[in-house]
Amino acid sequence: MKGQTERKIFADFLAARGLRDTSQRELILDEFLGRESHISAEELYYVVKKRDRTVGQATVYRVLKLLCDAGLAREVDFGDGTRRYEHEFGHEHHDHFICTSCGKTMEVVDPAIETLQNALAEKYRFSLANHELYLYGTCRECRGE
Amino acid sequence: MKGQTERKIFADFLAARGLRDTSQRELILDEFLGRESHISAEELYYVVKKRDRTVGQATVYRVLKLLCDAGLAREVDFGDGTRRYEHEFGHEHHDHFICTSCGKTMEVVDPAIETLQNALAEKYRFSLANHELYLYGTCRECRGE
DNA sequence: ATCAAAATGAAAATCATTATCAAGCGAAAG
DNA sequence: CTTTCGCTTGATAATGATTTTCATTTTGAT
Repeated sequence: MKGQTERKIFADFLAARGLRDTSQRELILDEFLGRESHISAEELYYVVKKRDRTVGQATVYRVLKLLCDAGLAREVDFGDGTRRYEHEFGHEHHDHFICTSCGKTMEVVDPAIETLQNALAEKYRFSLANHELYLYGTCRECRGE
Repeated sequence: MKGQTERKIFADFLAARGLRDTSQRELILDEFLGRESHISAEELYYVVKKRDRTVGQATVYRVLKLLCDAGLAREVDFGDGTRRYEHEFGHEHHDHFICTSCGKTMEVVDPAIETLQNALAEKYRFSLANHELYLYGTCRECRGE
């Protein structure tokens, strides 16, 4: 079954912290895993509510925070005022292209850039934990190529 | 006098759009130019109010938007829920280190990274307008080195 | 001077997110 | 069993930054 490893990780994470593995938490994790790309708390709230309309949105926010702590989700911010979440486990680190014309995002990665970032951090005696690179512009389709 | 070029740019920008060059707009621009580093709308509002306590904060928000459109200011977002603004005109593009321990930020730039970003964009047929790179970690001081 | 358009300040509204709180529930202890 | 205690929850209020509204003022061109 899909997402089995992630479910195990989450269960272990909860157990290690003395937290409970509730139906709401499993449902929210399940819906989060069930969709690719980036989802906002509100969007996730709506799809979760389709399966259980009693779930409150505060719980969705709370669980998203837990998923981030558990290393299963990662926060991204495309500057539109809403935080989005993407899968973290089993996904290589990547950066984002954001098309300012159609809003589409594309995941990209360049190992050489990553290497240079580490070198840059070292030069400034800065201990690098993580980074965010957002590349804004227009995609090929929007330019009509 | 300092900031003369910027004032001219702003005046021209306003004229080109048929907007008026008001005392509030000049005052806010002046205070914005008068401080280095990153300032939030609220911080700017307070220093502006010291010189003219009748200015409202809505006006500060409005003028900051104009300054961005005029190419004099640039929005930065360190992920703490507050947008900040930095000087754009006459300042090289740069990226940011953000110390997650003390909150300090450091401006850095690496031409090699910029070059690679452009190559990456080209590879994906993406027309790059601008980018934001945030490097999170801990600074030397916070690590007690 | 006149008049329409633009600008302003105060206050209300919005939007995403967080905090509060009373009620629910589950596991372990008695 | 059943009591207890703490973790969870949903509803709701609160928050904080930003935006909008709106009545009023200012401006610049006629």
